[in-house]
Amino acid sequence: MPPEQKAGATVRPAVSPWDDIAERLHANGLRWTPQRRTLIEVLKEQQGHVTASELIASCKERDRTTTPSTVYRALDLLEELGLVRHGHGHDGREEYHVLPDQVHGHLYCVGCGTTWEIRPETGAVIVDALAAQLGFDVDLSHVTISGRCAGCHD
Amino acid sequence: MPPEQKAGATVRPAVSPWDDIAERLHANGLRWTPQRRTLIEVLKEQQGHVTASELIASCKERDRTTTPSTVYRALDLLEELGLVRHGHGHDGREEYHVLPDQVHGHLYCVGCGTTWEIRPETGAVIVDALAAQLGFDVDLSHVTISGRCAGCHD
DNA sequence: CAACGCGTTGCAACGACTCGCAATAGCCAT
DNA sequence: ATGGCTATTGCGAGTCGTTGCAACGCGTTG
Repeated sequence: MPPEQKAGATVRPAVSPWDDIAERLHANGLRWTPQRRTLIEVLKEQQGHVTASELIASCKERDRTTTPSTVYRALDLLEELGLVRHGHGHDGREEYHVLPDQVHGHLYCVGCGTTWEIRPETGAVIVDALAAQLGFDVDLSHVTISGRCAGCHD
Repeated sequence: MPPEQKAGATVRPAVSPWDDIAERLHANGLRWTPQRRTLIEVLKEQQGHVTASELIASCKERDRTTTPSTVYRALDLLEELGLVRHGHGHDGREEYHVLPDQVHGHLYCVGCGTTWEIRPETGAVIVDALAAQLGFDVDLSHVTISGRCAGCHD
């Protein structure tokens, strides 16, 4: 007896992108496991950036038997499905963010340690420059660019 | 009998930036140790990018007693002195390059795995864009930007 | 509803990097 | 030369992330 929620009269068609994951996994011969369910519950309530270890910690709160390698592998999978994106912070650690947000880049100030988001317009300049001059299709969301913010110049 | 090379008639004033390290260390109350000497010998013959573990391996070839933590600390020090620069590759691992080279950024193609250098002119566009729009002073050499090169578009 | 195949998990080991701490050893002074 | 101050080293422990492998269990088939 599948939960045919989509038939509910007042249910909006704007389902969260998470809602049909089970089906999407199935469609590819993949499985809907409790571990993945846990991770997705955690991801649903995330916003902004999260490090992998934060995610692992949150999963452990819900399921004490969570193991890191499983989470990492599940995240890889979700990334392939386009549901999350991972990048590296200024120190090389992994950071994830949920996709529904606008794709954006990050700026890290080595002076004050603040992380800034690169607005789409600004990002576009960078993407366009590399595209025009090298034919390179940049994935801005993957990196954190370092430097000094306006308030931290020498 | 100090090697007063600078007095040699035909010796150029263009000494390698490595030559006066011992003095520069001294000037800051730091010490000229065999471990640092080993690392610098290794660095001297490097060109392009090197990962920290490659450097450690090379140091071990010269001195089997080399310890990783010492190399990492020495590299930090040399970076403060402006002799090397470190950044993070697409996978977050550390990469070093010797400074005398033009400061440049890196591009990593997730399609073919190639790393490309961002030419200064191209880099300037990026740096200028962030400077103009956000007052942010970018250190392009620290990051590897990911994406797809011209030959690897879907 | 029991058997089965293969996608997944958990574990253990490993590699990259960091950090605290006690012992070592540069470098200057005597 | 000798001694001492303290920068540095080496080690051990710890974190983050990856990978190989054997056991497990999801989802399907008969």
